[in-house]
Amino acid sequence: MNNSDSKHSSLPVPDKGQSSHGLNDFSHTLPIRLLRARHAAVSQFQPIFRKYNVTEQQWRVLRMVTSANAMTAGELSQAIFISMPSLSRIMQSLEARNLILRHANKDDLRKTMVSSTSAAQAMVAEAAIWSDTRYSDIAQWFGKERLEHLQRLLDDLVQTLDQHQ
Amino acid sequence: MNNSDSKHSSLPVPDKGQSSHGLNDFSHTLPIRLLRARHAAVSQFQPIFRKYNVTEQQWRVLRMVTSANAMTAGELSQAIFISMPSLSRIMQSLEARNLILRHANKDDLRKTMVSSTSAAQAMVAEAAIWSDTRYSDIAQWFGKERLEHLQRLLDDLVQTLDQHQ
DNA sequence: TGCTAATATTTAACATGTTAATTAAGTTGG
DNA sequence: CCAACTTAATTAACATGTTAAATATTAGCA
Repeated sequence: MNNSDSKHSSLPVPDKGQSSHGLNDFSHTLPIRLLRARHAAVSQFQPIFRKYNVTEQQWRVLRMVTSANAMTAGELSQAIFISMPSLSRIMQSLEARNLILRHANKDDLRKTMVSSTSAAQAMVAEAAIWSDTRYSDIAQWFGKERLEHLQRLLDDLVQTLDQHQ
Repeated sequence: MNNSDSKHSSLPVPDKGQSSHGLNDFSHTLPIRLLRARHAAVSQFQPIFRKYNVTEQQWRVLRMVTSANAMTAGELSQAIFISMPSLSRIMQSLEARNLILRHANKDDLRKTMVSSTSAAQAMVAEAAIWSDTRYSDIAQWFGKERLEHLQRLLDDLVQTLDQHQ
């Protein structure tokens, strides 16, 4: 293998009996930090989800489909990072509520074109004002440059990890 | 595919270039970026989950419980950011596999003390080597300072958003 | 003491995440 | 032309996320 000095210097040797209730190092791993941050960010928009009785994922679908002309289910899946099986169920729900439409692509019958109804467009147009304001608030609270830096680091991390996958 | 802009005229959008944060490109919002990053990070440890036939969440429970002496279910829930209802189900599963033990706290019968079995301790001890190596790899690939900076920004973001909640 | 509120955990119901299998349609090479 | 492969989407099965309700226990207080 490789060097034996690759341990984290800030990580104390597991010593049972001390951290009876204090948060151990494991509660601050990168995945958990990312999870916490995402939770905090999403919760900022909770009023929208409540007001329109949609889940965060449904809102992602509606906002994306509304902001685009028309896209395939696969494109939508990649854009908003929802797997095809999940998206399939979500689209069923939204179609039943008359918020989206699905129809086959004439050039390739395997593909499903997804579009938003006027009801969804009205909903998103109204909520987007509130949403954009929240984004501006976050940028102001956290600092515009810091937020941009954070987002750049996140994108770079994804790229780095994908390269070594 | 065309790249024509299809924005809503009803949105308060003065003109192009106002989305200096990139926040209005909906497939690159902060929540989606955080989701992507978390997915990429977690997938680095997928071999562990496969090898020991546990989910990521089960692994979080096992690693946390093993690194601590004994903690209540509530403390565990907060430490690894899994809600009590989810944790309750996960603990049932892990208890059935003889990986954790649950018993009532003598001083407060409402509380459940969670501890790891020797089987879980052996499993985690073995896997932790691999896991620590992966963390070191990530730090090396991405840069130790940048990774620390990213984690600091994530924590600060959570603190900022929580303050304005 | 006894009533009420608060706390810790579980359960229920439904939506989503994840992996694998399935279905349908397009593509390729013989 | 067609069998084998590939792609796009759905379905299935099970685990988790989320909210609300239920249970059990403890704490507070008149």
